[in-house]
Amino acid sequence: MENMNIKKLAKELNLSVSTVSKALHDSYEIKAETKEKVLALAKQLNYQPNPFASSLRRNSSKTIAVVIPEIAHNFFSLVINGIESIAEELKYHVLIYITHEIPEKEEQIIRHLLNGRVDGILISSSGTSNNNAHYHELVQKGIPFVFFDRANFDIDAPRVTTDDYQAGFQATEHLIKSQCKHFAFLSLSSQMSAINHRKDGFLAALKQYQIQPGHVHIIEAGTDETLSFQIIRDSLQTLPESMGIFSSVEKLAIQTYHICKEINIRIPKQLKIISFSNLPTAALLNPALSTLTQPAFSIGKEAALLLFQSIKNKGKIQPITTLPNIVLKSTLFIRESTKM
Amino acid sequence: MENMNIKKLAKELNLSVSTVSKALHDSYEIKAETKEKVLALAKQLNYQPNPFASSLRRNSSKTIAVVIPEIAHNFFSLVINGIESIAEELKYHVLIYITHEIPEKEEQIIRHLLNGRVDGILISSSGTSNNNAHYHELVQKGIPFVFFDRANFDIDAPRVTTDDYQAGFQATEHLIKSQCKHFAFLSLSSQMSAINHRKDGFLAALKQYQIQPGHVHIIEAGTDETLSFQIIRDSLQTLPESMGIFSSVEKLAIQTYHICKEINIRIPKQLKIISFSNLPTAALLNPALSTLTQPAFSIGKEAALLLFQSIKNKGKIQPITTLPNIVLKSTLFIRESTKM
DNA sequence: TTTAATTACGAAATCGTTTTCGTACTCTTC
DNA sequence: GAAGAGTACGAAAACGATTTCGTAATTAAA
Repeated sequence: MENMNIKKLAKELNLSVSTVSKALHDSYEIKAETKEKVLALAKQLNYQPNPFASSLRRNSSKTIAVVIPEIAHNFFSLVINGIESIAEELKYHVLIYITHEIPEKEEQIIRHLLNGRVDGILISSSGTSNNNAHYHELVQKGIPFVFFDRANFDIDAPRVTTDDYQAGFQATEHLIKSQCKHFAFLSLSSQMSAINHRKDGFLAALKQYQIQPGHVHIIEAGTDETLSFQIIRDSLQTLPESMGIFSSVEKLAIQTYHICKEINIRIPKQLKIISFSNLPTAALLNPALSTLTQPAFSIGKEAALLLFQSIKNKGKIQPITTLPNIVLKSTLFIRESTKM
Repeated sequence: MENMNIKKLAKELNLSVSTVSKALHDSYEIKAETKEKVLALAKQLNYQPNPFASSLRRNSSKTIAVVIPEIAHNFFSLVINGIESIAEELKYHVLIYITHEIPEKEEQIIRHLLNGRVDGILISSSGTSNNNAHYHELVQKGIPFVFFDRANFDIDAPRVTTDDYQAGFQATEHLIKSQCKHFAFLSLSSQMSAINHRKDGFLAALKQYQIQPGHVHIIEAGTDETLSFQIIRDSLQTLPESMGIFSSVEKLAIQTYHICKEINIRIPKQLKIISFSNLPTAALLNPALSTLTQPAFSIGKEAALLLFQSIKNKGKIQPITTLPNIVLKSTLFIRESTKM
């Protein structure tokens, strides 16, 4: 009596396995009376179908994977919340994989997922642009996937991103109007789409306002925490006057705050800073941090919706249509850290 | 040629399916030469075993579930990081389920997991103490599970918690020594083990220092955000002098900060506050927040290790030993928010 | 040289579903 | 009342791995 299965259920009911299975799936072949009996006993004996047998036979897992660079990060956990809200509704399961910003790790994870364990994948890429092979394999295997936030623009897959260029432009314009004279872009890596778009917006704004190139700095801090602390500290050691920093990600802004506290740089007096961020404490910081805030929950939701759509359409002939490419808006919150 | 499977592989090699399977599992029955051939072709043709067929036959899924109240929360995402670090090493997959602090949701998730989809479960309970039926069903089905942080102490399952009582005592003692006269405990709900232990520590300290009962307040803010804002705001509207708040969770401390900013209460002058928290910005807040910080990553790691141990021991006769009950220490960081 | 043991493999059952065919049986319809 | 259509079910073949049980062929032991 260890585990209930459809065979025991059938025996108990004096019915065949196939009849029971059909009854459980509400097939038209089975008459109402029988269905009721089956459902009743199934409930009573607490029958739950074996998911693996089912997945094996139907060749679908009711599971999706989310592949992200890190999880202890407000943006990504909010995105997961959004994804989960949709997955839960559609009774899908969510597997989480963390790449720790290591492209090889991402490759390995994606390659593993080629075995059919999941029906689709949501990816925020840690990959460098020169390595797309694993994405191509996904396409070839016909496994649907959707990029969010950090996309790979060489790959034909649906994307959900934010208006990184415009937001970058807007943030930089704000720094310019706050009387900054020198400008620095704090970047994680020069290989990430979203971050590069932010940088492009940054550079475009500076160009439009005719800031001299000598006053423009790009600080590539990298993904290693100790190292990036060091790099930022070094950059701030000899601070030009009226410096404005545009941090491309929250983490680096926080590090900058820590360093400023440590080496006694006053924000916003000596240094102004604005950052992409979903910090719930941005307004409570000392000083309150000006932010560009992405609609993280919605990004997760939209990405999941796109994915489920493409799971549903799988196998069907697709009309030659433009690839879904949803761009959501970030919101600028001006706070004390960029005050004149 | 759509998908590679062991049958095609066998045909290609002029071997039987069983031989190939054994070769892939490095069975002693197969000679080295054959193994090499099999491995080589498997690699070349990019063969990956179907996980569902495998799970069905072996009755194990190489997957664990993590059931948490919420994910957009520094503590829980750090715990997941810890869990993932172990799971990744052991090549296990991690399913995430979020209860949104709704006990019925947790029940439903756990009940669903009885179908064998996972080999084990890590739970931070959202459940109220009067509903244990679903845990009992897990025990009955023989599905290993481990509680972390928020445990259900009526259930005989391994636990990883922190020294909540002592930490609560310590935090409160610190408030007392900071010259507070009135004391409030900010609680989510009176049904959560960890939080109650913190409260017990709080009350014990007040008793030991002979604080009069009239100066002791318990504020139960609940899990709904709008509501808890309201409740806290109401409580702070008529502020007794020298109030010290001990917030049992980070979220409520942040809300308190927002409210103080809104209605102009000065911290630490009019109000001192200390909170359990894993905020990376605690030291950067205005004012810097005194915290009790849990070793979240280690909690995740230890819980995962316990779970994998109990998955491994499953079926074996267990020596009658005491239940694993790991208690990790929180660290007190004294900052400006509790300054005299 | 015979027997026993070892080596290296294959046939087939099995895991628990789902799904494709059959096929009795009843009910129309002309 | 014969043919056709519908109804309600069952037998059996998948799905793709793993594992048990045989068994030839070789080697070792007696």
